[in-house]
Amino acid sequence: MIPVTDEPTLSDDTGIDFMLIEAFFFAYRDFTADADAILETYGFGRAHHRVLHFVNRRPGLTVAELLEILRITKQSLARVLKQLIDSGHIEQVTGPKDKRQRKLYPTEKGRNLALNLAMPQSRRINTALQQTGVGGHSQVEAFLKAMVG
Amino acid sequence: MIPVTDEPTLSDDTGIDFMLIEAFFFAYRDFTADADAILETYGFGRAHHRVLHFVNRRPGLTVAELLEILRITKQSLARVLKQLIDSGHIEQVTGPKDKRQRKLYPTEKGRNLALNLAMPQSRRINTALQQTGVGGHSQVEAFLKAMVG
DNA sequence: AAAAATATGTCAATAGTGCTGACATAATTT
DNA sequence: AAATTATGTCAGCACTATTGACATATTTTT
Repeated sequence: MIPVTDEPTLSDDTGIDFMLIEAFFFAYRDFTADADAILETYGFGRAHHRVLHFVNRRPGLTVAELLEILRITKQSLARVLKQLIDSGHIEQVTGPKDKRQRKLYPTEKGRNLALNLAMPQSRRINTALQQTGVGGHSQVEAFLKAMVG
Repeated sequence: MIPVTDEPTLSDDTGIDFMLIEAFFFAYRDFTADADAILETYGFGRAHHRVLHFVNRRPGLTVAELLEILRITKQSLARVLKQLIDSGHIEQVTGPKDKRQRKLYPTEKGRNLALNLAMPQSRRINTALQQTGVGGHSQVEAFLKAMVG
């Protein structure tokens, strides 16, 4: 792998932190790569992973809520959600109050897969945090949350 | 006395830090969204952004080096690189030592675009870092770099 | 009760970005 | 001279995203 330099760029007078931008890119690239290998054996992609993750995390959430979280369109979601339902990883339950809603729940199978996908990612994060320094977890958490919105 | 821990906030008994996994997802989603709006006005996508970014950061890098950095195939790169060359954002120069090589350089136009794309991302990062706490920059940097590989 | 709005589902068409495999050319190394 | 390397290109395919249109059932508003 070609090392990423810490050198100032030609346009270093811009005050732009190109290094952190790059570090973020590389970190996310490898973070997602962890789960990709597992997903491949199921014929799933990253979209499936994200859907399963959030249904697992927030059981009973509606389709509309899921669309809002993922910021994708209904049509983009439809395919992967259908596959996850057909494969028995996610169940739909008609909303008890509003019968138009379809509340989404992970099955046992779905929870197991979500867990297996999260494990290598969690391991990578923990290993990285151990190399980060005192208070790393809370600082990294604060940073990532502040990046949103 | 209550120990000061740096333990992950767990929402279940799996020992997996789902919260940080999610935070990383949301952070990257919004991080990339910054540039997407600009890219759209050029008819470019994220792939163009990444290519332009690394050519700008490492002027004179070869096609092979770029493929290694991006971890994509030659064919995936070919399309976007051709468009960036045709649009006058990147130039190719035959390698002075090895004439098989095509060394890639950003043009003035390319440097300007790379800068405009980096600005909102850098602003988001800086704003987030300010909310992170003392030593945030070095800790976040250490974490992101430790996530790679 | 009728009309409007909402939640979801589905169809058709398209775009961006990744992949594999095959093959070609020019230049360098063995 | 032969093998290897760096790059380019072609054909085809997969996944994930998009927009727009339309359908159904249900809830809310008028």
